[in-house]
Amino acid sequence: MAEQSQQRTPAQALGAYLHSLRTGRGLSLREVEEASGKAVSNAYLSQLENGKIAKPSPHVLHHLALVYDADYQKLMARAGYIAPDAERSAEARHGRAATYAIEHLTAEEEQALLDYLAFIRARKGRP
Amino acid sequence: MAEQSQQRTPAQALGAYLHSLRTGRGLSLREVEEASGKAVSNAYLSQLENGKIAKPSPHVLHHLALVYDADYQKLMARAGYIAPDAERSAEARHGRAATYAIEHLTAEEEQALLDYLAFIRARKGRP
DNA sequence: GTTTGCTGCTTGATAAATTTAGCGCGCCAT
DNA sequence: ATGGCGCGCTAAATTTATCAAGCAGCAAAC
Repeated sequence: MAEQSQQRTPAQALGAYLHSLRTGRGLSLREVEEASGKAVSNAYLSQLENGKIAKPSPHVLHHLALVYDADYQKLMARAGYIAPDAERSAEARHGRAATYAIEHLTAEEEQALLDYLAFIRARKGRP
Repeated sequence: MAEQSQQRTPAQALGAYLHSLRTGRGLSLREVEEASGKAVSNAYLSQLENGKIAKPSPHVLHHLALVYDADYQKLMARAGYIAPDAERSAEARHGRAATYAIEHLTAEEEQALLDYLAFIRARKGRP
């Protein structure tokens, strides 16, 4: 007991979700294995649902998403992978004022600058 | 001979793409390693570009997408992860931040680029 | 010339994902 | 009973991604 403090790992959240998806459709582990075209073994599914796998490969998740007719991105998110568009977080930090101008470019300008940069770097020594 | 229809594996397609992205920005393997905050080793990148890795983790792809300012979903697709049809958005956006190459400039380069930017903008009458 | 410092690359080692084989349980029909 | 049959689960084995270290090659500097 007293395992409460054990914060639910994303793996467990995913497991619970997968479990509900499967049972909700009245499928057995082996049925899912079949339905996925043997792409996912029943044993692995079990571990998955019990939160014992930290990072299932997207292939697996994709197959399961198909079988369950669930949203692939949602599964990915629950698996702890990057959220579909929450990726705009990034590490855009660094605050040189001049760079601001450089950050706001049209596609054309950006390409032109990259080309030019490649040019001057090729001409001189590497920084 | 015997080389003929060596169907390009998704890994190789991804590798070629990553390679073009990197060289297109004039970055070395180690520079990318740095740019990713050590998230991806240069050794791994090499294997990746040479199509030796079948299923790179999305984390890696995400990091590279940030470094190259490429579309994460597109990379995923090229890595063979999601069905081509599932990639709906894919390109529209452009409000992106600058690429690593453009973010990490020497003072010299930055000045040169800013000058050049001013030049092309003046030329085209851009705001 | 040799040293330095890059480049891309290959090679083990390690940890983790995934599979194969098998266990124990309950259920239904002999 | 009792022999199957399907269930969920698990231990061991295999495969794979990933990294740290080190290689040879090349360019520029000393």
